[in-house]
Amino acid sequence: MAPRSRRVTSADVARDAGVSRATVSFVLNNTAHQKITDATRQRVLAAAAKLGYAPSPAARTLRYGRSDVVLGLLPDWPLGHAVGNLIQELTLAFAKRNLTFVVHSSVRGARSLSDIWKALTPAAVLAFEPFTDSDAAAMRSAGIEVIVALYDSSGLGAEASITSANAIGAAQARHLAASHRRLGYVYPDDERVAVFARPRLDGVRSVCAELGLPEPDVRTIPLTPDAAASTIRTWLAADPPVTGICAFNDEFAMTVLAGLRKLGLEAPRDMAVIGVDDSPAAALACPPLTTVVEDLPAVAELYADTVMRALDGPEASASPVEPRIRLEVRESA
Amino acid sequence: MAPRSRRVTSADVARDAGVSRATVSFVLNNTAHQKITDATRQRVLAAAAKLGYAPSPAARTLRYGRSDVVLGLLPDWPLGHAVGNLIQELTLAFAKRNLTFVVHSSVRGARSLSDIWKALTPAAVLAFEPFTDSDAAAMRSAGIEVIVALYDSSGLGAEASITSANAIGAAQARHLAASHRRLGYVYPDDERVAVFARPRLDGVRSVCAELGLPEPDVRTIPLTPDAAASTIRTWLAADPPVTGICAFNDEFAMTVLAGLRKLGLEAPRDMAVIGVDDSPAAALACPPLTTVVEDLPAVAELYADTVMRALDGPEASASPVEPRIRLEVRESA
DNA sequence: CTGTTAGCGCTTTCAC
DNA sequence: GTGAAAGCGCTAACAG
Repeated sequence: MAPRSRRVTSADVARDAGVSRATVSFVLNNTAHQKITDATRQRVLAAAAKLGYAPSPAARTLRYGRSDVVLGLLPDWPLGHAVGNLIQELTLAFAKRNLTFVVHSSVRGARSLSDIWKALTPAAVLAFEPFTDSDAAAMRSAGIEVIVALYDSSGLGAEASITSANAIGAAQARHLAASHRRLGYVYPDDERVAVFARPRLDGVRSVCAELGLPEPDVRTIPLTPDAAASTIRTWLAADPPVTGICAFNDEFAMTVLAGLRKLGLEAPRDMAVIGVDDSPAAALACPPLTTVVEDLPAVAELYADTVMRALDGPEASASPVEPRIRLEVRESA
Repeated sequence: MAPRSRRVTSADVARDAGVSRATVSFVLNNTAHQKITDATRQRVLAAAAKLGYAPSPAARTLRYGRSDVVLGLLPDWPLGHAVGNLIQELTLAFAKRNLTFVVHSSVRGARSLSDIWKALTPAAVLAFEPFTDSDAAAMRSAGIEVIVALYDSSGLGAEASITSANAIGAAQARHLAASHRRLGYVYPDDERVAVFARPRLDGVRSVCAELGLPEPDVRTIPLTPDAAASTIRTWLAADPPVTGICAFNDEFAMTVLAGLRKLGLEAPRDMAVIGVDDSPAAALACPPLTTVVEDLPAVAELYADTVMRALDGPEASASPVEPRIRLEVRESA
């Protein structure tokens, strides 16, 4: 048996099943025009299976002018559990809507955005960072219908800001404000996550203002216990002392915890700490970390709906639900 | 300005620049046939920019019969830092080879494999789990040239097993064997990660055999301190006691650490623990966790090379380097 | 260098 | 239900 190099096409199936190519197309796409006998349908399916027929996405896309791929563009920052879970939820949410969600990580040094158009024809692009104007324009003319920037930081090139990331910071602050007069904020030392960090900090700020508390004392630290320890000393030496700490995420919160241990201090007795994400490590920290957790499935549904609305027009489901935020209260705060 | 709905095609560019379509194609693809004046080249590029031309990947793929997309198929298990980093390294490694790496998470309930062919025409698929025979056959006939199963667990449908995952377990065991006579293994309670867990455990087993130590005492536990505590009690009550623990990854190692704290015990005094992955939390654990770290960039290079070899034939670079494994020794072991 | 032409595989008319 | 034919946008091959 010499290997057959040619692709199995829908015409082959039609020939084998003894039907027209149109019929094959109808069967394979479950066209509403249900004028097809069950017998022919079976014949077509059998032929397709026998020949090992697989449709050509490229041809399909070329014909339709649009694929059913949604491209998620991941920024350059480290991918932890939070993004991982979000990706899975987005995959699920888009699958429900008959869209295939794939992710590309825009690592520095990797292909530029424009190179990606050469490879993929997504129906929509879902990005975690705003695009530059020229990128956005390029996508538009590439026939990509929607561009959704999840976390609008500056309005720059962003189509829609559909997350209230500052609700996270607000939840942290509100919880701490019950027993602490002066709050501190651990800001990440990685500028790449500023799209997340800034709104979270803003949330803390506005709650402080609302409750008549002084401005939060913001410190940028790396993920090292030593750096945390020296910041903790500064905080506790202030007057009044800073004793309620909101961290950008669980990792930075755990850094503070490690800093406290280093100084022989203890949470929440000497200082209360609260993280974000409820990563697996949070429950195992010492002491177990109180943390803010987003309703990722709901967030994913919201994003998917936004994309659908952009693709199909406003007739898509309204789903105006604001994803809820929950506090997982453990021992650290 | 009425919005122009039609796509800008290469023919438009040719018309605007006053050149033939072939010339446009040559310019845009930097064809080796360098018979093109710099003047015409500039004219073409200017026209393309002016019109906002973007090539159609679908048409390109249809023409060539193959795209330059490599699809990474992520299994269903939780995505942590380890996978996240690997994805980024793979993106980089494939980009260097002019391939676009995208990832699809095969969440349960999401689209089936066969649905993905409807959306994407990858040149290659890189999976973390073996395919079923029928899936593999389907991919072949869909024109996808390579199917690489990273972690071959059963030989089922796997083309190549290019990782020595058991080297990880071996490194753990060797380190502990220096000061512990009896080793234990924390096996994950999630069967989905068995592709990783089994070879790691095998590595521990073979080192024990090699050094004349008794078989490791394997326990499957969930990620809760209580479960860890009761297992720890059993281990310490054994005769001889089990005092050197290899964990499947950092999270399970941290669970053991939490269990020890719960019992008022301490690592490494009462029991030594060693993890895998060097996740950010490992350095912040209490005590800081000793862990095994893989050389992810090298692993990614290896995978990318494997794919290239499958795509281009054996003329691709040999790169027989086995990625090195390193021990990050902290305090827990 | 230019112009033309064919064809990748699919869907969708438009007759029959 | 069938068959033929057009066209999505791109590339490559061929005569000029």
